[in-house]
Amino acid sequence: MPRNSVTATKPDRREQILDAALTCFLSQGLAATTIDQIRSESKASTGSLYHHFDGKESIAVALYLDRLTSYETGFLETLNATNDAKDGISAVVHHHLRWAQEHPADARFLLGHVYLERQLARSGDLPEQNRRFYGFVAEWIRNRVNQGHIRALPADLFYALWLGPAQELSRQWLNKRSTTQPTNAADLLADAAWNTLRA
Amino acid sequence: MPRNSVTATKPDRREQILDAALTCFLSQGLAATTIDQIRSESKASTGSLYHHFDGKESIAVALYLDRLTSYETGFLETLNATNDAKDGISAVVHHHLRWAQEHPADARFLLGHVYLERQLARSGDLPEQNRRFYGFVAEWIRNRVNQGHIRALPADLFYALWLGPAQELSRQWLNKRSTTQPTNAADLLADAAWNTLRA
DNA sequence: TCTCGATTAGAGGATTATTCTAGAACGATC
DNA sequence: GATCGTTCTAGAATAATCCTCTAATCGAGA
Repeated sequence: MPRNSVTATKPDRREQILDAALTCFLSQGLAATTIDQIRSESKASTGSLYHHFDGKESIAVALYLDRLTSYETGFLETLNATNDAKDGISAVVHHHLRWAQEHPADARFLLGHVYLERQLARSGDLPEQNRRFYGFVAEWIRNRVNQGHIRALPADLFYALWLGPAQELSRQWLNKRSTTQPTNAADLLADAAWNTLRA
Repeated sequence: MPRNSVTATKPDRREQILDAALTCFLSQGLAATTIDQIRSESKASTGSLYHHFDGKESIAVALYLDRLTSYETGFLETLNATNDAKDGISAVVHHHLRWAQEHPADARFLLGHVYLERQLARSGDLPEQNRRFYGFVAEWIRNRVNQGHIRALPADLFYALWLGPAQELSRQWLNKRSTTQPTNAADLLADAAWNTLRA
């Protein structure tokens, strides 16, 4: 069986289905949307749907991974484009808020269905993808700590102080509980993060 | 001639159902658990289940509201037991982390299914309950700002800086991504919050 | 005891999820 | 450009699940 080479020009079916599912999940909730709704919204047939995915939950998990990857890719590009510690800390806060504001549907889905991360972890798809992300970020942190630019903290604590506030503000904005546009708060949150994390 | 004999005890069917649902939702995910599983886990009958709730989604929403109320009640009690601004800020951070650690199942459900808040808002149950919570907290903040003890910030930003890091750390710990026990980080996060928020 | 509203019960029809068989489109190979 | 293996699409058939409905039980008060 010849291995499927580079998946460069994929037929859009898979993505059509993911997009349709996102629309349905956000407007009605995951439990309330039926396969048939996804089917008609995406113009795919039942067979096609089950060819690409194992079922409704499987679509949700794939969607979660897809959007998470998109976020993390931007995160790493942003981080790599900076040099000193302060710029890195700040740029990522800005990226986080900008991403949430520019991709509200994706962000709402990711923030709203965090529990899918556990299913993802069980399924074994998360590890490679995400382990690499966390590993990279942890190393970035370690380097700056060694250079004496930032406080020596465990990576999980560091991460929480770094992005927790941006995350929480995004969450409130996406839930329509706050009226502060995330990007308008970016400078303030970036400064706060830096002041907390600097050596 | 339907029989029955026991069932006399009154451990509130409604709560039994909520507890059973929590167990199922956490172990299999909301989409994957069936009404029948909740039924057998809770020892209730189909009819009883539908008497108390409108369906699976409705159970999830009720569960969300129930646990959220429990969290918020503790939050307000904690806040009311303090006087000066610094103590209040710190005590609530501690409360947040302690609650997550002591009620991991509840916390996992709340954090993992944030999207239910929107359904809750639509259903009209959230407003009174929750509006009061946010109103109270916003007023507490306003008072301390007026007294010149803390920075003048919009309530949503203030809240994000206050509890965002604790929230994010809890999330990581509950998802088994971090090994730092939330309560062991409490002093550090409380200090960080105070330093960011003080006038 | 009798009545009444609230609750529980579980069978059965309606809805939804998934499987299955068949064939079309694609792409590699010669 | 014909053949062959594979992937993808289709939609009917089947299985699983949801939810409605009627009837029965319980407990409190008259």
